[in-house]
Amino acid sequence: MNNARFATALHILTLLDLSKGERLSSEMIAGSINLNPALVRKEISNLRKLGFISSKEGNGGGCTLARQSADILLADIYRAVNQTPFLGRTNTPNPACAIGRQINQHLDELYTEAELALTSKLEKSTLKEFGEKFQSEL
Amino acid sequence: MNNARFATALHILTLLDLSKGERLSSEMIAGSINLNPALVRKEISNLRKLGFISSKEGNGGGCTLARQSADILLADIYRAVNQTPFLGRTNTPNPACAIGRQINQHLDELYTEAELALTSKLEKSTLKEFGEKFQSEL
DNA sequence: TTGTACTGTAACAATTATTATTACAGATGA
DNA sequence: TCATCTGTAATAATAATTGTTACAGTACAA
Repeated sequence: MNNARFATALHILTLLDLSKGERLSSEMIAGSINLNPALVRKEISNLRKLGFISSKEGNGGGCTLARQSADILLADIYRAVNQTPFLGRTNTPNPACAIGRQINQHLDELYTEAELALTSKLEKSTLKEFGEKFQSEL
Repeated sequence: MNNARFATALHILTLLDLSKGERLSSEMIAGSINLNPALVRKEISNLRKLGFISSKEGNGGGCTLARQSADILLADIYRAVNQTPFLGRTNTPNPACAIGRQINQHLDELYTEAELALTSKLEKSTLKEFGEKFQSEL
């Protein structure tokens, strides 16, 4: 990936974690991220479908964490926002070339291994731990 | 990253490795990758500046590997084509928010750690080993 | 039961990143 | 001096990402 979705999702979830159960509106969250509320709602919608967040419509609505932050791994968040392999697309090589014909298979293997190395790392920290890095400067 | 540059660079270098020192033209390489020769030359230019490839202009020109493939780590190639951190951009959050003010620092740390996990993995294989996966089906 | 404050979502526009194309000066060898 | 190749720039086309606007629907509260 090369977008800001991971940062956005982690920002949203961190805010919700640190709000200690208080409902936050998408507008308030958008204000903190400095992003359009509709985009935030789009990411919230994704995170809600995946069970990270529960939200409530209507007056006084907003969203809260649906799971304990100690049970949410950063790897979970990574997977929530990443569809495409991060090492990038493979090529569409020339099948008439012996190398071209074989390379995508080997690239795919490599991408899989590399992505595993990455997620293993992200498997080791939780949203709770990430949130604890923040100093409450009020 | 989310582009095909890693795949392109690895494809180029693999071809050069398996050509056993024979000069290859950018057109020939482009044919295997199924990519525009000018784009291939651009990547070759990058790889040349970084010392992976040496090339020769003029009639009969082309390029060859400048280093032993056993000494080229996949991590070297990754670094050659990746400027931007793969976990994506950070946000430009609202400095008026306590969380927003701090998050980029924590994101950067996380990105650095995660990228390290990835490159450590790529540090473990060489271009030579990658090339050995290919069966010479002539 | 009506107003207000939200979510959820779609449609669309704008922006940015990536990839592709074309062109051509300069190098090199036959 | 011709053909073949690199190196590079300028530019166009395409694709991905981000931003905007709009509005139906939900929920609470007066």
